[in-house]
Amino acid sequence: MCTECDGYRKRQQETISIPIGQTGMTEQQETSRSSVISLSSIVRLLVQSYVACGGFYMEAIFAVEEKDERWIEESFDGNTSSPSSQNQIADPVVYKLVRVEGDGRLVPATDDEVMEVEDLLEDEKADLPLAVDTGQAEVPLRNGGITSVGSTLEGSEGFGQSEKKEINAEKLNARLEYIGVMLRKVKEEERLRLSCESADCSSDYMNLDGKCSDQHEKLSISDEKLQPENTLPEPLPLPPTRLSCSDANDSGSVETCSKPKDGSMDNGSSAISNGLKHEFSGLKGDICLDNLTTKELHETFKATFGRETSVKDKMWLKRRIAMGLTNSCDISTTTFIIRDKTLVRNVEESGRDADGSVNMGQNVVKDNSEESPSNPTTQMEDWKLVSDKRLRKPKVEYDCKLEDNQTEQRALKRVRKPTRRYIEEISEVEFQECTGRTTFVTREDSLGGSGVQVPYVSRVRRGRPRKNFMALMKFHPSGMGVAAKLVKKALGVRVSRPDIDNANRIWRSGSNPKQIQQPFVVEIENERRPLVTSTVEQQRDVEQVNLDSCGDNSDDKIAIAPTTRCGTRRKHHRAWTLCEVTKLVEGVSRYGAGRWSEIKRLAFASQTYRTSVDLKDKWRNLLRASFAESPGDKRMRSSRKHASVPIPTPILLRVRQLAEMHAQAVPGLTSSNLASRAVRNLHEASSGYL
DNA sequence: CTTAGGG
DNA sequence: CCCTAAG
Repeated sequence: MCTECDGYRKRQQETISIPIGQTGMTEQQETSRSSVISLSSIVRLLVQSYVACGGFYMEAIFAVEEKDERWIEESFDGNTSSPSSQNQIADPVVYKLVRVEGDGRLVPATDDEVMEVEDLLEDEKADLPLAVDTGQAEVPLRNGGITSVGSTLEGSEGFGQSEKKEINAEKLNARLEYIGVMLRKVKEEERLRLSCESADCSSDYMNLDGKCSDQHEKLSISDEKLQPENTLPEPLPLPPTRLSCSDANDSGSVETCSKPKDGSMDNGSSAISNGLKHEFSGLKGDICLDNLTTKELHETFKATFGRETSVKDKMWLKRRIAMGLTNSCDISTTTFIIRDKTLVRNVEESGRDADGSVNMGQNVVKDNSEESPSNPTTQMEDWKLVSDKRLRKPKVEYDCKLEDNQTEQRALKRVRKPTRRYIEEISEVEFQECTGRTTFVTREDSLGGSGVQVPYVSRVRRGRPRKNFMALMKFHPSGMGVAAKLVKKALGVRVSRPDIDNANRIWRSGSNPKQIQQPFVVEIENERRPLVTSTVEQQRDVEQVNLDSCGDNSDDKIAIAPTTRCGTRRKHHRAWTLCEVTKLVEGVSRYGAGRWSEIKRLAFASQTYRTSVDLKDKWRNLLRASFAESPGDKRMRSSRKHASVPIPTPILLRVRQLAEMHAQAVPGLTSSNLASRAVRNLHEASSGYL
């Protein structure tokens, strides 16, 4: 065995004897304590020691105090240092409750802790776990070792005098055997784990304080999640698992996802998709979740948590995985590069190191999960996000310097916190994990005090309930069909068109004519608009539409109609006309991109169906188009399937011009792309291509 | 309510 | 175009 193991073993042994002298109490006080032993502490102690020593079993698991106030160490190798001739022992078993600290120290328990476990041993009626035959030689807690406790106690005449003590001893015995069984399980797992590793001795141990040898970086992460089903009160302090694809050194490595030095891996993410199929062991590399496809994320998720997920939301997946890998809930960034079980983050300003070398490392903030997160406002999401996010396939060549350049040109984006859907799914998952099954949760809906049970819908409407909900319910008092769907709709869940139509019909054919005066109209023209509109408002809308300056839109052409041109169209889609696009471009040039409400108000006053969000979306598309579909890009153009109203090049040029004026980041394009395109386009323009 | 950004 | 978080 390696010296470190031995050294540790020695240390452990020393530690065992520590509680005797370090309890901070007088020996009188110690002996006056009731007979309490912390089983969980013993388990932990044993497991930790076992793990720490890589197969060595702790010799002493607990201490016995004699009447003469000497401590005896009971050993599990069958030998006992307990003098059997001590017949003067009156209170032979005085156990001390100790807590095992992360670094392996034993700390005397507080009174509260004592209280917690007191009933463990003092409840006479407690069910004792079945003793299991643990006769195998390698089983840490052999019967011999355990019974030695009993025999020691019973064998000495002094013990027999106290029945109670005997009972306690028996109970203890059984419990210790139980512990032995648990330990065997642990050992099995440990053996499995170790068998995956190199035979290198140095890898075969693990310190209690969580530090580990380099070899242990290969430990499977999933192990951490699959802790011995159960019995351990707390997870063992496993070493930080390291997943570096670069052979970067630990001293503040600069690269976040560098090209591996050996050719063994094409890139980090392919390594992930392959290597993570089942576990992370053996993988060296930063995990760049940003590059992964949904499928890969699913695989990663499974590898991380040992179960499948049907969640498609990439952000959710990334966050969840990141949480799993970093063992932290603090995933406030939108960039997911994980190294050393920490999320690597990037801060905007790049600087130079003390040695003068360009240092991206300064930008990389390692956020220890233990520590509070650094100020979010100083954080930028990582440069990888924009540059690679839309390239579904990871780059084979990944050059930090390139990325560095791109960083500078990229506009700072908002960092969004996890969506509510994400949060709720998390809790849902946790709920499932607790109960083991999913139940259909309903809640008593408070809408209008109706007290109906509705399926629990995550996105609950905030604020006051819909005024007209009760009125609607009158027409469908029993059926949850339409009503429930409308509730859902009110709560933000999409409802199919027929349902809405149905609801309106039901409403209008209602038997209570009075309520029709205050109609409950489900807006069918544009569902983003409020569900409840007044007839007055509607009338106004119609009037406005009739004033449409472009003249090519009339409100009666509601979006549901299939277009003559291209068959079925998206339900609520209204194609942008050239006129509108022009107005939009004009508006942006006049008021600036981002001032969508202003543009909407001033330039799109008549287009009630265009919201400011629509304008924003359209502008985004225009930006994309203007840069992606430059005249030279035949490939791009031909790949376009439905060339619906191609936007005239001059307009696109104008868009690009505006974008560049406003230094707008172009979605889906890297800045290097952008730059080269700009140059090329300039060239083409000057050569009269346009 | 408006804006930004993911999908 | 939809959804939702951030202001």
